Amino acid sequence: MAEQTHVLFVEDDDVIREATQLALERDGFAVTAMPDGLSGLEAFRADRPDIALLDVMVPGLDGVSLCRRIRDESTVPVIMVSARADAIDVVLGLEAGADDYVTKPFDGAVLVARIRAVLRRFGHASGGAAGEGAAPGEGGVLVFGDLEVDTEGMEVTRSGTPVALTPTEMRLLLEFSAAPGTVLSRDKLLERVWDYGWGGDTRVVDVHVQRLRTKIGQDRIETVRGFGYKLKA
Amino acid sequence: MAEQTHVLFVEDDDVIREATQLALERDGFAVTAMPDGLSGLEAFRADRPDIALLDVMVPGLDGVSLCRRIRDESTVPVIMVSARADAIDVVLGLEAGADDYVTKPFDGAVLVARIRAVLRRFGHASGGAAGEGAAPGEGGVLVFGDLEVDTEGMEVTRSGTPVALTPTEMRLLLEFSAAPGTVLSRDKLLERVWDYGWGGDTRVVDVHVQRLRTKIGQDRIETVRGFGYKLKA
DNA sequence: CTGTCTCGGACAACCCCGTGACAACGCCTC
DNA sequence: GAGGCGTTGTCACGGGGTTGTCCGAGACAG
Repeated sequence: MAEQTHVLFVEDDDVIREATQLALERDGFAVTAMPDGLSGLEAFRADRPDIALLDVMVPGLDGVSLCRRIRDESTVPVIMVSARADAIDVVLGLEAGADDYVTKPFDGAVLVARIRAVLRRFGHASGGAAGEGAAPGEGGVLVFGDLEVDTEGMEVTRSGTPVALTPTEMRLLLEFSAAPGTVLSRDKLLERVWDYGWGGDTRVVDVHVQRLRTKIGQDRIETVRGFGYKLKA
Repeated sequence: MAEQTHVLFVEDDDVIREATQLALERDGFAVTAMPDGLSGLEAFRADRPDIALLDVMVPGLDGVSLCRRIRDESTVPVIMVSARADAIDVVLGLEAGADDYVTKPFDGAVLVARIRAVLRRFGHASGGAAGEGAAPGEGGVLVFGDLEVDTEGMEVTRSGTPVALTPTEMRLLLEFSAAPGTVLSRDKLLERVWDYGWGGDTRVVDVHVQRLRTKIGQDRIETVRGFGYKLKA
């Protein structure tokens, strides 16, 4: 955790680009955001990011072509972002060498979880060997011991049996899942799980963490006195 | 789910072949792709796949003939792929013993669904006995339990009886069918079912989901409180 | 031992979703 | 062009789950 993971993000929509950039930076990533394919390629060459997020539809040089260009000169993981779920986009993206894809509009926590998952496959965060070759986008199921979090189906199972979570509990668990092992302060959780800018009572976090604990198991979420909570990896 | 289903794919167009191969592998299939009929037959004998996807127009040995050869020595399910929807191709393919028929350009999700449907008929996924012999070529049908969605004929049947859907309901159901088990948020549905950019009232989704429910069955579409809806797989 | 922090239960307000009704719109028929 | 029909988007209302707050007991560090 000492050094930041560098993310290149190419997206033409100003609102989405800046919002996502902020969201990623809040999650500890260093982000270079570019509005079109050509500047994206330049930035890639200049910055050498650890992972690239490319929108399929961007002016200048479209995401798929950009993905190919990046693949030609590097093996960094690439995640494609598409406005439509059309399989043709997905296929083209994967054909161009992408490792995963996400459809807009996406949830911030889910996106981060995907990024982490892809990086993990490439051996960035965990000690696993690189180039495992696992199929990309494996259904978005994150596994923590006997706990499984399905980020697409929004389902959680504990040792096989389904667990019913409320929306807030689910968002909370998604945040924890996006950064397993990392301590998340109450303020940070308030910003992300609850709509940002609050200033209210941080006790809300305590209550919901406790409620979440009773459902997924007491020892799953660890409390770090004076700092916050973290999900045991 | 432990062991992969082996798919043989014969297709001469490089782009389509590789793209589809990646798409299928992404969905958990093991794929052997061949560019012509002869190598396809060889690969079939060597690999003994669980299902074969054959393009009608391939050099060397055309798909229809290849299908017959395969039928001569095996009962594995076969799906024909054709650039044209010409009835003559369909008839020829089905006569040769094909079990289903897909026209290019095809949607990746639809193709996967077809493969799964055919395999199910042959008892691969469910515990049913093999070789059921259900009528082949039931065009473009996605099957979810007793619900069948014909993506080509835009028809829906519920346990055999046809269901009359309005255009909006059909588009909605298609979106759900394209990603069964995945939660689709109201925003996402608004962007896709209703034309892009709205910002209006998301209640429209609620109403139409409810209307769809009354027609295809109440428990088919699950509501995930705080997130959206999803189609039960 | 003491102050700070966290846990746990309870409660009332709130929000989200389902439901029925209604008016506007487009399309086809006459 | 007029009429009828099916479809669609909006609205209001109600119920039930969810949420945020409060307070007291317990745990931890200095």
